[in-house]
Amino acid sequence: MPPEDRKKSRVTLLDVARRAGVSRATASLVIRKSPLVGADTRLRVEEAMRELGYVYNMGAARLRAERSHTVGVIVPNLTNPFFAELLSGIEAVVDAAGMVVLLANSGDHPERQDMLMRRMREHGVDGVILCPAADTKPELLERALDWQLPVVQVLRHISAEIDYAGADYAGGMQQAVDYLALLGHRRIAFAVHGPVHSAYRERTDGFRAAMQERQLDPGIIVRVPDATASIPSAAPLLFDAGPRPTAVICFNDVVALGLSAGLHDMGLRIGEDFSLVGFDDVTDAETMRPRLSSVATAPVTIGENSARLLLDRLAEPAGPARRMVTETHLHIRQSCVSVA
Amino acid sequence: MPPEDRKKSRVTLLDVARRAGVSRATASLVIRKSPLVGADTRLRVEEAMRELGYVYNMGAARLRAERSHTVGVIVPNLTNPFFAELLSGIEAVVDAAGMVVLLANSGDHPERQDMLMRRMREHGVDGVILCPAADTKPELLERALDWQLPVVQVLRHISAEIDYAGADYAGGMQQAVDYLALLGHRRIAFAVHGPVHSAYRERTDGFRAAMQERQLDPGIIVRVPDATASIPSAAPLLFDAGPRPTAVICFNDVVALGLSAGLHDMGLRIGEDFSLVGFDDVTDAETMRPRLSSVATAPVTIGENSARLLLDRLAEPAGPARRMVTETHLHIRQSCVSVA
DNA sequence: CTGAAAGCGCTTACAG
DNA sequence: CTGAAAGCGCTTACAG
Repeated sequence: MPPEDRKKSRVTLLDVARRAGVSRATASLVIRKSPLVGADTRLRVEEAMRELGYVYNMGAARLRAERSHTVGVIVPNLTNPFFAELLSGIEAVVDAAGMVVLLANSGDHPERQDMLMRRMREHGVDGVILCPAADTKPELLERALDWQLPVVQVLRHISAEIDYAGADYAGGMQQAVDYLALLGHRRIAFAVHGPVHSAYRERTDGFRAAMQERQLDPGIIVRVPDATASIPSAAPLLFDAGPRPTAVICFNDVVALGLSAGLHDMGLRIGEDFSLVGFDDVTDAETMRPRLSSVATAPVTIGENSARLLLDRLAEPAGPARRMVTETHLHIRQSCVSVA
Repeated sequence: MPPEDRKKSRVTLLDVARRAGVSRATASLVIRKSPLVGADTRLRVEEAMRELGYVYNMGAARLRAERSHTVGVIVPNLTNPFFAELLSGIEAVVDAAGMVVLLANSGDHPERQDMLMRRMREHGVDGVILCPAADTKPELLERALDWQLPVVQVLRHISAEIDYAGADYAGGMQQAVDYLALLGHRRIAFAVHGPVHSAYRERTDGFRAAMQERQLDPGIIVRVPDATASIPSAAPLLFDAGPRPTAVICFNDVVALGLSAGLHDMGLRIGEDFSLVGFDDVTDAETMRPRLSSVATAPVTIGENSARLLLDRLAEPAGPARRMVTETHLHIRQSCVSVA
C-alpha cells in the first residue's frame, strides 16, 4: 500500500510476482486467466496487483504475443450521420470483444488511405475494417493479403475475395420503385451525388433495373451537389431533365433532406404535390415534416456485422471470404402520395 | 527483391541494417530522421527498407521509448451528429501530428468510463481526450494525474485543474435571449433534456441569468424526452407550464428539430406563429424548413482545440492547466418572428 | 558519423 | 501447478 517511491518507475509483472512470492511466468498466467494456476496462488497474485496498482502493458505483451487487441477502422467521412451510426455499431462489438478501435478518416482520398493503412500496420492492428475510398485500386487489398493483414470491407467493396458487410442496395431501390409504382407514379426521378463506388453503382443499377422491369423510363437521373448546404437550391434540376417527374428517389437521406427543403422552397408540398423517398433511414427521417419515407439500411447493424466478420476472420484466418449483405426495409411514413 | 522465404517472419530493423551494411542503431537513426547520419548512408538504408518491404513496429519502439503516438478519445455518445463533428475535429489534428486516435464510447456511464480509462492506459496512450460522462467523480481525474496520464476535458469539465476545451454556453444563451427579447418576446421557454453535467448547467444558468437581467420570467423550463423520436410528441408540454410562451430556446439542435416537428404537428407555424432557436448549429439547421436560427458552438473547432491542448500538454507536461473556451455565434435564419 | 551491448515488460516453450 | 531462460523489435546511452 505505501506507494514509497513508485511514481518514478512503473510497476511491472516482476514486481507483482515478487510481492506475491511467485515467478513472473506464474503472474503472467494469472493475468491471462489460465486454469493452470491454483486458486490460492491466483488470489495472492491478484492482491499483489491491487496493492501495487499494477497496470497491464499491452504494448509489451503484443511484442511477444503478436496480437495487439486493436482493430483499425478507416472511413471516408466522419460528419455524415450515417457513418457515425456505422462507427457506433463497430465500436460496440469491438469493445465487447475486449479490443479497441483505432479510428482514421480517409476523406475518400486513396492516397491518404494508403498512408493510413501503413500507419495501421505500424501500429500493429490485428485487422482493419475499411470502407474503401472511391477509386481505391484493388491492389490495396492484395497488398494487405500479402501483409497477412486481415481486412473486411464495409459498405463498399472492391474485391470479391475479401470479407464484406453491407446492405442490399439494389433490393432497396427495388422496394422504393415498387412502392411508388404502386402509388401510380410513372415518371420517377433518381437524385444522386457523391463519389462513384460500388454502393453508388448498386443503387443506380438497382434503380434502373427496377424501373425497366416495370417499363418505366429509367433515365430521369439528376446529379445534385455534394455539399449538403447546396442541395436545396438544386431542386429545380429535377424538372429540367425531360419528362416532369411526380416523385423522386434519393441516393441517401442527406439528399432527401436537401431536396425536401428545396422543393418546399419551390412551393411544392411533399406528400401532397410531390413524392419523395429517402435512403438509409437515419434518425432525421422521423423528425422531419412531413416524415420521410425512407429505405432503411440499418448502418448500426452493418457496423456490427463488419466487426463480427473481422473477429471471425481473426479466429479463422484461412477460411473462405464471406459476405454479409442485409436486407433493406422500406420505412413508410408521410412523404409520398398516390397519383391518379 | 526476391521475397524468398519472407512471409514466415517479419523483416526487422536488423535485416535492413545488414542489407545496407550498417549497424542496427544506424538504421534506427535513419528512421527517426536523425541528422547524425550521412546522406549516402541514409540513402542506402532507405533503399534497403524499400527492397525488404520493411514496416516500422511502433509497438516495439514504444516499449523502449515510452511513447505510443496514440491518443485515447472517450465520448458519451457516437450517434449524435454533434459528437461526430467533434470527433472529426479531433481526428484531423491528431492525424496531422502523425498520431492516431483510440476511440471509445462511454455511453455516459461512469463505470464504463472507468473501465475504458483503464483500457486506454493498458494500451499505453500518450494522453486522453475525455468528454466526461454525467456524474463522473472528480477522483477519476485525480487518479489520471497520479498515473501521469495527461487528460484534457472536452465539452464538459469536472475539474478546474485540468485542461479544458469547450464553448461559452452561457454566453450563447445570452445571445439567444437577447435576440428574442429584441424581437419583442417576453415569455420565453427553455426546453432541456439529457443528463446533467457542466454544459447542461452552464446553458441553464446562462438562460436564467439572461432572462433575469431583462426582468423576464426565467422559470418556463420544460424537460423533453431524451429519445430523439419522442421529442415531437412532447411539444404540448411547452404550453402546460404556466404562462403561454411565444418562443422557445432549445438545449440543442436535436431538441430544436424534435420540437419544431411537434409544433408543426400542433398546427403552429414556426417563424410565424411561434419562434424557436436551436443550439449548436449542426448541419441540419440549414436544411430544415423553415431554416433554424441556432447558436453555433462550432464542435469541429472545439475538437481541434482539445487535440491541440493535448499535444501542447505532451510537449509541456508541467505547465498550468489551460482552458480554451470559444465564443458562440447566433446564426440567424428563419425560425423566429418579432411580436408586437 | 557508426557499432556493440543492454534493456523496455511481457509471453513462450521447456523443465521440474 | 511453478520457475529459469530466451526472445519479441526496437531505442538508448556509451564508446569509438
